[in-house]
Amino acid sequence: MKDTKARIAAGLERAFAENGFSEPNIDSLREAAGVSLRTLYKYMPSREEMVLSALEHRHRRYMQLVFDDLPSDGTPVLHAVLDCVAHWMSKEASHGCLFHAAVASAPRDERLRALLAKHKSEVAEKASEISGLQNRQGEIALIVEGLMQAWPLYGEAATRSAKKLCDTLVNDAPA
Amino acid sequence: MKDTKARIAAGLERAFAENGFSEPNIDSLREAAGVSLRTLYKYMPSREEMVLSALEHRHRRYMQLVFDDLPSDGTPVLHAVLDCVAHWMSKEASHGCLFHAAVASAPRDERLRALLAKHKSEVAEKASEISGLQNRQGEIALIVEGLMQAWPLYGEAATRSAKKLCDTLVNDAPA
DNA sequence: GAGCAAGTAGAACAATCATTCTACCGGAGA
DNA sequence: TCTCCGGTAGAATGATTGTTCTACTTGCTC
Repeated sequence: MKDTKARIAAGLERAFAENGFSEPNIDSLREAAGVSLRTLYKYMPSREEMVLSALEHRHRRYMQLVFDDLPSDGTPVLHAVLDCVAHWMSKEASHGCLFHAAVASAPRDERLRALLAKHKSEVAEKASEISGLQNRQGEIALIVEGLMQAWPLYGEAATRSAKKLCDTLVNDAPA
Repeated sequence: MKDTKARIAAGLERAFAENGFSEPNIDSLREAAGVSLRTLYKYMPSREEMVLSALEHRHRRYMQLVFDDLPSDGTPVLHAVLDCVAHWMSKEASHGCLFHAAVASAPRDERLRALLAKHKSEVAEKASEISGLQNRQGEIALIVEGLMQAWPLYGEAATRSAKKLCDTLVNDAPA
């Protein structure tokens, strides 16, 4: 069943987000997935596969939570995006970006690096597109990256800094 | 001898930077340190200690390469710092910030988190101090974090984006 | 009711891991 | 010359790892 695999992926995502990619062994992953060892291996035939599935699941969830139903009141759209990112950090990623963490734990793994690149490029493209600042995609990506990395260190202060940077960017004459 | 320990730490730092914190086993760390197993354990009685020593060694080296002998010609000091950071990334940290990688591989380890916080706060303080923008320390920290995280993805384009953000920050009226 | 698909529970396996231990070596100081 | 000191080389150990396998249980469909 597809929803079995999705349920497993959701549990794995949570386990990796809480404990990183090195610590949890197969048995704790199995427990987090809420499934037997045999079923776990049926859908994800190796630990590597478990990591990839968890990240794919997370990507879908991230795009949804950060970019779907942004408030359509007066607030600048980039501020709303940054608020969603900060909310995501506080609720789901208090240790930092899970994609970077995955690559950091296995820097040689090409499939992981490809997944990271795909995730980040989709985020950057969407953020610059909905803000109407396509010609500033690099700077926007850098602010989002900075926020996600700085949030575990500085909390809401990082959000305020990110918003200030966005403001100076918007006020600035287009390059 | 002290230089034995420093030599070991240097080798370990290189091994962790190249292969992450999960992959290398004790024997490959021993080889990278260029020392016997017994000596390795004499100076660093556990793997955890090896990680900590490698990071402390790296902190010293980072501060030196990024903040010592900045060029005193006309270039804006923040640009020079960002160039040094970019140079550091290309030469030493092509997989990303080693401190974040260490915490990502063991997000529960309090000693690692403390070391990360100390490292980042010293960097942010120094960068804002030498640029004379102490009241913008949060934004500067975020730009540096963004650059270090974005560099492995976008290379020199990330450096250009970071510099642009710095320019808008400097041109902006102080908050 | 037989048979099948999809699941649980957990033992067994070989490999690898971090750590400890024994045995040996070269040089410097008394 | 003797004797530590600081080092090398590598075997031994016990725990843990990812993965596979066997045996059993449900629920659904002909």
